[in-house]
Amino acid sequence: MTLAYPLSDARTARPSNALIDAIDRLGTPMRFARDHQIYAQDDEAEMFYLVVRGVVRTSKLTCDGRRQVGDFYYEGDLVGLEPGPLHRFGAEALTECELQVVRRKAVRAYVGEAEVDRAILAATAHEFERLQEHVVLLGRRSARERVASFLLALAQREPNDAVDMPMGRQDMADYLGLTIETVSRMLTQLQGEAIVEFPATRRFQVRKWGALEAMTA
Amino acid sequence: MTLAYPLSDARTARPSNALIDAIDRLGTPMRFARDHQIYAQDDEAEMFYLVVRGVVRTSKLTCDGRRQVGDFYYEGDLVGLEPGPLHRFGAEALTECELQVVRRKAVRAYVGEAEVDRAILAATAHEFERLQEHVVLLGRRSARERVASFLLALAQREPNDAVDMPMGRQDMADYLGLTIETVSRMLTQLQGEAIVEFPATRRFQVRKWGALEAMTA
DNA sequence: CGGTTAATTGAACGCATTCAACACGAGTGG
DNA sequence: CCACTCGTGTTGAATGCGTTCAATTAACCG
Repeated sequence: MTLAYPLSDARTARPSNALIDAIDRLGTPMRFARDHQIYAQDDEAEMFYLVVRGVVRTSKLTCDGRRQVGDFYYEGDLVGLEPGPLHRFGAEALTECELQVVRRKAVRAYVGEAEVDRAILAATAHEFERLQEHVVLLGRRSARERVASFLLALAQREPNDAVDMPMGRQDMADYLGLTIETVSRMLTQLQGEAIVEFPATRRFQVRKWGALEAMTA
Repeated sequence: MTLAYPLSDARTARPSNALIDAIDRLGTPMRFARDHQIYAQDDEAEMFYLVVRGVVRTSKLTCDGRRQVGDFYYEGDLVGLEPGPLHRFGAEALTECELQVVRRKAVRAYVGEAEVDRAILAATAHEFERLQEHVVLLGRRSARERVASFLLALAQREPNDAVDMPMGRQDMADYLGLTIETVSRMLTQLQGEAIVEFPATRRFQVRKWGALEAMTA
């Protein structure tokens, strides 16, 4: 199984080829139906998951029921590589998806301890930066800016054509620290200003890149 | 130079002894005056910094002047171990402080690549979890809850006596994604309910641990 | 003791939330 | 083909939490 891996994409967890190769070789493919759990929050982290098809969402539920979405993972992204022994965020299949799953130990045995550590560290680096950026987003940006930068990030993954959003408004809201209503309002607002255009509720196209980038800054 | 390292403290970056030892042995002590820069955001990450005395703050400034504080680091904590090649947050001396500084390369040469990777990975794990927790705090908690959990975290570092807060209200606000006024109001509110008590503006004592913990949950 | 910065308090505003109603789309069955 | 339903998304009106702006007080330091 040879994986088509989008090398041009710099936003997501960037795994080393050695790690990808090992997962590719040693792992087993698994399917998950929409909204099914891949691992639970506070589970032990003993696997690596490579997204082969579909989209994965990580999230954390507070004890009083509020939810925070950690991030979204697309084809070619590695999921579940938190450096700690436990998954502090759970992972679910946002869409039906196919993952290549492998035990961490198996990878260690195959390519060696040192190699794996280096690879994880490299891959973790991008996770770390995304997390840092998320903190700034949640701590210091308005609803309008949050939604704008979310759309921009999505659009930058495939800058050519119309972008389709696999996640619903609730997932967006829980990622951005907002409510669905606010997200919806901001979307119509941005569309009203012809910055983006929505031919369907889950599909959009950027019209004014400059305007979006200006809000993200 | 032998460092007195508070082993009881589980909240901060937990560096492996090998890494600490190497920094201790190979590093040079440096002093930083209050508010002086240790490294700038987007600097290359080529050093490790061990806090020997004082408190360090990491922060990020958006281009339009808003500031987000990343975290605070105390005696025994490691600063600057982001896994990526660049520091996405800068670091400043919150108080006058003394750091043990060492080139990453020197540590690598001394204890070996593999050893360092493993140590960084372990230390990074705690940073990672703090970051994840910060995301939940900023995304899904009210001002009252944010302030409460901040006080609780501080108090848990030295649970016996009165706690002193090295940071000012602005630093708290920028860490919690709030304004100084809101922070101040929440503090007086919590004091009004006899949950905490402030004998001085930068010193407090927890009166009702249960109440604090209930808001953090 | 002034002089300066940090912190608190007050009042008005505004952004995001809440609660509620409505619109839309997809799927199902008559 | 239409009617019906359910889930999802949008819109409206009212509320409220946190901010903003301004004034006051408290702490710090010569």
